[in-house]
Amino acid sequence: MNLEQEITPYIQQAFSELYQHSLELQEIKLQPTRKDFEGTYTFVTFPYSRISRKSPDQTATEIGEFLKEKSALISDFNVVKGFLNMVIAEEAWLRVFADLARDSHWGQQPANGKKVVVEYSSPNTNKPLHLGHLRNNFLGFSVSEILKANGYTVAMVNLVNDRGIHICKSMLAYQKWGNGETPESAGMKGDHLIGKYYVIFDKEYKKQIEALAEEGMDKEKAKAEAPLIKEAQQMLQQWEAGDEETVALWQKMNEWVYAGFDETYRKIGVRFDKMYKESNTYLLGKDIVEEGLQKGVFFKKEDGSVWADLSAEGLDEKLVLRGDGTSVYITQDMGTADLKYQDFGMDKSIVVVGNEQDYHFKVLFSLLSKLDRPYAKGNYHLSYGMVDLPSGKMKSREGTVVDADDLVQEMQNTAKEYTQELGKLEDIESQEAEVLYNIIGMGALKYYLLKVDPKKRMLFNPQESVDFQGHTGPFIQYTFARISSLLRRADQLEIPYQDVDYSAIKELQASEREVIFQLSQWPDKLRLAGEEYAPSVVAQYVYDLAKEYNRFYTDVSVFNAEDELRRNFRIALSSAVARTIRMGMGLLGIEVPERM
RNA sequence: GGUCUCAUAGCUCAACUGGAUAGAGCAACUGCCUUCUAAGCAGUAGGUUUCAGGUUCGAGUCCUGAUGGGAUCACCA
Repeated sequence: MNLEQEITPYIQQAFSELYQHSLELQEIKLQPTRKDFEGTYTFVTFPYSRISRKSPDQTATEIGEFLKEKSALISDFNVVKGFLNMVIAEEAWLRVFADLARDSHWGQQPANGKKVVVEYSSPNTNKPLHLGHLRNNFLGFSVSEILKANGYTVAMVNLVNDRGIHICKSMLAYQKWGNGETPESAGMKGDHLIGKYYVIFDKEYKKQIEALAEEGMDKEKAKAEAPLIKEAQQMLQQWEAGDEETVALWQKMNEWVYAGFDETYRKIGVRFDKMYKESNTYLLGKDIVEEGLQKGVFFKKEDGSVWADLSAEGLDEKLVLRGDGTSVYITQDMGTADLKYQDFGMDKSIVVVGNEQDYHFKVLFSLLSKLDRPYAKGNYHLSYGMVDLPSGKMKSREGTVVDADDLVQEMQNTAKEYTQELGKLEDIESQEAEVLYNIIGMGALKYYLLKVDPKKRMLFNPQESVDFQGHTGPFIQYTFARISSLLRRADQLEIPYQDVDYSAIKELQASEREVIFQLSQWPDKLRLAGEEYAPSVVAQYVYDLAKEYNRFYTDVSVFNAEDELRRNFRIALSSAVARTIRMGMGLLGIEVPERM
C-alpha cells in the first residue's frame, strides 16, 4: 500500500461529508507536486467545483482543512489556483521507509500463476548480429525480467531463421569461392565468416545483373535471370528435397553460425529457455489452413489458393496458402503460434519484432482470434523502432551496419580508457579490472538502448552517443559503487542499521525526504513497466532515483551525522537505494559494480 | 496513391496517459574536492512543443486539415 492509496479514501470521505457526494476511489487521482511548490502530492479540484458548487480554490481549501484534521498523514497543505498541495507528515515518511526497508522484495509481485512466452532475437543464420539486433535482444531480455518481477512465469524463446533463399546465397558463395575455409583457418567467428560469403554473393550477383543490363536486358528481368540467383533457387529446392550434399553443407555452415551466436549471446548476457528453428517449423500451419476452411474463416479461389478476408477490420484479403499448396510466411507463423501453445500453454505470447512488421502481426493476430485460439487475447507484438545511424538507415548488404561484436568490444575499450584517464582502479588486479570494464561498457550500451521508449525509432551516433556521464548507465553504476563503499565502511565499523526503529527522528532533511519519496515510487513504476512492456520506464526511474540520491549524498554527511541514530538511518537509507538500483538495473540486464 | 506511424532546447531523449511557469543529459559558460568515490553536485543560458484550425475551466497530450520524415501495401521472409 502506498501513500497515494492511503490518502484517497480520506478525499472520498471529504466529498461525502462536505458535499454529500460519493466518489469512486478510482476516479480520485493524485499527482506529484511540482518542485516549485511545497508538498508531495497534489489534488486538482477543477473537475469537482461543479460538485462542491464552490470555486476550485475554495473547494481545495475545504478539502485541505478536512484532510489536515482527519488524517495523520497530512501535516499541512497549501492551495494555489485550485491545486491542493499536500504536505506529508514526517512520521508517515518514516513509516513508509520502515516498510520498504524491511521488504527485501520491495516492488515485486508474488507469483500470479500466469505464463508468458517472450520470443526475441530471432536472427537469420546468414550474417552476424548487428546494432538493431542488440536493441531487440536487450528489449526481449529486459521485458522478460520485468514480467517475472510482476509475478509471471516467463519462458524466453528464440525462433531462428535458419533456412530459405538468403541462407542458400551464403552457401552458394562459399561453395564457389570458399576454398574449404573454416572459422579456424580464417581466424573468424563462424557467423562473421558466413556473413562474409553473403556479401560476396551480393557483389557477384550485382556484377551479373550489370553485365546483363549492358547486353540490353531490362533490369528487373536481369535480377531474375542472373545465373547466380537461379543457382541459389535451385539449391533451395535441393535443400527442400533433402539432397544429402546440400543438407550437409547447410548443417556445417549453420553450426559455425550457432557457435558464433552463442558467443555473442554470452557476451551480451542474454539467454533462452528454448530455441525454435524454422527448418523445423516452416511446414507447420497447413492443417490450420484446412481447419480455417472448414470453419469458414478462409476461402478458396479458383486456382486453389486460400485466402482470408479481413476487409471488415480495415485490413485486406490475405493469402494463407499458395495455389500450388505451399506455405507462405503467415502459414508458418500460425503453426508456430500453436506450437508454442502446445509447449507452454501460455496466457500471454509476446513477440519482439521491429515495427516494419506491424501489418503482418495485425493480420496474424486477427487470424488467430478468428480461429478461436485460446491464447489469442494474450498475443502482443512488442513493436520497436529502428535504430538509425547519423548516415541514415543501416543496410546490411551495403556494409553500413554496426556489428554487434565490434561494438561490444569497442565499448569495453572505451570504458578502459576512460577509467584509466580518471585514474580509477589503479590498485586493482588487471583481471578483475577487465571484468569491470566489461560491466561498465555493457552498462553504458544497454542503458543507452533501453532508456528510449521501445516504440520510437532512435538515433545511434557511434562517435558521441554512448557516454559515461549524465543520463547514462555508468552514472547509475557509479552511484551504486559509492553506496557500496559506504556500506563497506559501515560493516567495518560494525554499525547496526538494519531493522532499527527510526521513528524517533522528528524532522527529516529535504533531501532525505526526497529519497524516500523516490523509493516509494518503485512498485508503481515496476507495475507500469510490466503493463506497457517498457524497460524505458525502469531505466528512467533508476536514473531519477540515482540523481536524487546523489543530491542527498552531497547535501549531508553520513558518517558525520548529528547523532548515531541519524547516521544509522542514513546508512539504512543508502542501503535501500543501493538495493533498488541493483534490482532495477538487473531488470535491464545491467550489472552493478561494488567499486569503479 | 491507400493504410499505419513519428515530429518537443543546437544534439539525444523525458513529460505519471487532459493539469500549474514543458523537464533531464550532451555540447557552451560559472562555481564546488584538507570531510563518506568530482563517472558527482550547484548555477547561467537555451522553447511560439512543425504549421493552421477545433473540442473545454485547462491541450505537447484528444479531433480535423496541411507540411515534412519513416514503415507497409508480394502466390518474399
